[in-house]
Amino acid sequence: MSTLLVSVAVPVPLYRTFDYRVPPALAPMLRRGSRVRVPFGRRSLVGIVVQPPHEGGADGTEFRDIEAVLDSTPLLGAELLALCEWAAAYYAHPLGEVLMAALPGRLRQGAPGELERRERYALTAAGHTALTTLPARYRALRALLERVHAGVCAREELQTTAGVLRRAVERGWIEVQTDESAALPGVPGPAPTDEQHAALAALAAAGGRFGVHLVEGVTGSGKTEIYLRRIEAVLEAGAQALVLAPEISLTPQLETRFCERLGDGVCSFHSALPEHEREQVWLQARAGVARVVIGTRSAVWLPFAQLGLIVVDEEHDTSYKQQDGFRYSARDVAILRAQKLGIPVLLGSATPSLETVHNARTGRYHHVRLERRVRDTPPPQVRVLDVRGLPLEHGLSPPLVQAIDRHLDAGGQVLLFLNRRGYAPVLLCHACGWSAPCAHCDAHMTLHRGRDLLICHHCGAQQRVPRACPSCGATALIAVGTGTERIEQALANRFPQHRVVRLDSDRITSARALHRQLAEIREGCARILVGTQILAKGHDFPNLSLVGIVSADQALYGSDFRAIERMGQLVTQVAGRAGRAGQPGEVWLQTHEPGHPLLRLLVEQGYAALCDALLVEREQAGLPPYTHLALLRAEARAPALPLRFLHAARPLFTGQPGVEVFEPLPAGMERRGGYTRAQLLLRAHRRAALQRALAAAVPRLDTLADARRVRWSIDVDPYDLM
DNA sequence: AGCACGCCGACT
DNA sequence: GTCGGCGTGCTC
Repeated sequence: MSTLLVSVAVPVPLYRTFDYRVPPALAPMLRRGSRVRVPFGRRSLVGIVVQPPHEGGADGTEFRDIEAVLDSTPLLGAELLALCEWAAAYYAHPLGEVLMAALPGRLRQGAPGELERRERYALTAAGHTALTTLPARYRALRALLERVHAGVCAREELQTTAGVLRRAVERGWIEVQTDESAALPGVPGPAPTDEQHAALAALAAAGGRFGVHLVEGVTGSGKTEIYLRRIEAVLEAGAQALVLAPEISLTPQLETRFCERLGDGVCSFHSALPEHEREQVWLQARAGVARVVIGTRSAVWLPFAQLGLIVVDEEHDTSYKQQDGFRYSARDVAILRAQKLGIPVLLGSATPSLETVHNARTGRYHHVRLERRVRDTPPPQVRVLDVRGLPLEHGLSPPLVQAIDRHLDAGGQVLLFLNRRGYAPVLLCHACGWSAPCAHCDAHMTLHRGRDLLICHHCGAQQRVPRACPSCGATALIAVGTGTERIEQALANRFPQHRVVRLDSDRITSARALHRQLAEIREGCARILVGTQILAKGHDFPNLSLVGIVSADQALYGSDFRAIERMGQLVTQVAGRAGRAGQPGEVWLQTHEPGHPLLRLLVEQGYAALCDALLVEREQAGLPPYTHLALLRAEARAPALPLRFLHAARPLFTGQPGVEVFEPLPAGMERRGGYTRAQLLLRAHRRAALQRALAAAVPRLDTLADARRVRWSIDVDPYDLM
């Protein structure tokens, strides 16, 4: 006897789908991508149909009935569903969880997806007259007209009833504009430079077909203009565009610029957006109303009706990789999505990742270069400052302090870059050697002097700074090493006549705070800037003449295989901030390893030369992009469990052809947040072999005895091996 | 992941 | 004699 069944993916960490009976009458409504409510154990879950009604169930398995069909037309289109299926397989992650990651919260919980009509209201000429002639007793009508007159245009802000609104419209005082009639045209952009013109011609020649185009352009070379022009072409053809950016909430100017140029229909999508708005953007993308969406990595899952182009700005940025749960790379998903859709992708960066550089060199990606800065500022001169033997005061050497002095005197702005928050990374007892260890991690707590706290940057644990050593009682506690807070203080003391502004995640907690600080800096009130990564990202300081990189040493000694690549990107990005109109900036880089060959290469020949050398190293070491890696991570409170689990897991992978399985090892920082961590590294020369191995082995991991006693996860194409 | 079932310790 | 600890098993 056979029944009519649908296969449903439910949001549980299980590597399979579940079949449910459907009444024949409902079958026509159920298609791939439809949401259904289904009984699951003792619960009721929202799932997605991945196999439409089909005959089955002759083998005696018991089936349950679906509880409800939630969508009359599938919420997820065929394209997005297929993309999620690919990602689930590629990242070895349960399909149900991948699908739910692609849905905004309320739709995930089964709410109907209703696109609100975005109506705008405007006063007509008659409305303006009525505003002055309408007798005072028509209070509600008056209030409405006044609101509209004041520029309110969203329905919920009118604060009026439907009846009052209808009367105003019927009398011809208020005009309702729908999305289409309200669409604001954009304004034309500046004429492209010769270089931009050539780049645009190359991109146009490649057409609307699939192709990955690396747009490599130094800071200020006008990459955004290239994106805008290509997007304009896509919009003209009636299609939509997706722009991925690393941290949109920190770069509202990108959105502003896109809105100005492209007019209405530009939306942004990121986690800082209220849930309701995220949902509306999701639905607008699906309806084709959102013509351009600028978003962070999760925007790669938006259900575009007619996507014509994807732009990945700052493609080397690590925030494209989700670092927990479903560990995907939005850049890589974007490329695959474009490939399946047959549309182009633009990868933009001044410092492309080695993977991308490699793909460009081997001809898999097209390569477009922008070498001149639009404002024609000459590239900065980077000089290595050998600090060996020099007296360092709060991390700063005398020559650097003198340079700062000189640039301040000359009226310039100065930026000190250091990728370490806090006052000092270690608080040390000079009497007994106690060094403020974190109780939960294999790490020292960082001294934050301003807040009088010791904070662990790995787990967040905090305590007051002890006045005496907790171990021996001595009061000889000394701050060892330098963080941004210490530099800020040292410079404030040394240059009391100048304002010092520190920018790091301790001080910048919101987009507004950042905006305020940046505005202050741009207006020139703050002459000395101290900060971390935040400063390396796309902000323009027109008066900046000196950049000091306080230390390049961490990266040089770092064990992480991407440390030098990241240093090269950071140094190049930070250095790119220097230089006033027509005047080259100066960049000073302090180091104890002035002879380090890769550092020399970077400062003498630039980022591209560093990439050459790093690619040779990676090839010799058998590391990406020449091989493909996956990491099975495990952690547990019990110290012995993770390694025991990985040893048990290892045989599941060793039988797979074409995959090298290393010995399980403790993680770089073995203890973190009270958990002991370990990992098993897999390496393959061919991506397909790695995929096959993961597909065969990962679903069997939960059959292992320790599987429920550890937290395990798979990281495909891990960003770091720590 | 939930959620229940099940078998051993300190409480009313 | 029960409340509750988390080990183990299952989810169409």
